[in-house]
Amino acid sequence: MTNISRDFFLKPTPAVARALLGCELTCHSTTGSSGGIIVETEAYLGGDDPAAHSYRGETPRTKAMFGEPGHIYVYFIYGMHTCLNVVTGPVGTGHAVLIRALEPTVGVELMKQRRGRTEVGELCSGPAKLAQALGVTLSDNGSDLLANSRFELSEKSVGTEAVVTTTRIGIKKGANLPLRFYIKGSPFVSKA
DNA sequence: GACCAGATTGTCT
DNA sequence: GACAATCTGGTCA
Repeated sequence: MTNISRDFFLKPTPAVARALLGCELTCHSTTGSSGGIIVETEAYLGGDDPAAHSYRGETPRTKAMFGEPGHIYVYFIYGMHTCLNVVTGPVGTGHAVLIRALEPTVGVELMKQRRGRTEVGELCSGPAKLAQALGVTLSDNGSDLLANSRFELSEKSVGTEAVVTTTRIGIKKGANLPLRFYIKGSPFVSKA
């Protein structure tokens, strides 16, 4: 069950990104359940962050990013990929945390099927990969993570010594900010 | 093992 | 019309 309160997402966005590490995210669908432990995240700081989609203000595309904290923001990129974010901060700030990688624990077979791959390490080791593995699509954009039978999030803490902070990946602007967090030594992160 | 280019489409300038 | 918070497969060393 989801055991996280709305307040969890009202902390400073980098703190939320950090706190999400170790939490277990599960997604239910008609074909079964799938999910895993969050091992890598990135923080995006809305209007203060040139790399964030919300930097230039709200548009139809980024509407969900400006919504209620704890909701989901799904975006489509590079013509063929979708990525999963969790909205943070007060309504209207445009903050979000990008889920970059999971350690598969639930529905591994289902995820292998969706991804067309058999190596567990290739199922969720990247933002577009995990979205595909969990069956998350644009129709999930704007869903409430806390009040939705489709998603579950269970809080689990991780020792500070197990968390590594680095710069973000795959972006052009603001790439030097230390807003990426991952679990040290995990073989499931997108990049060591 | 490391690096490079292609795929493919919604969104904003 | 150009770009984008990516992934995959190919080439070369």
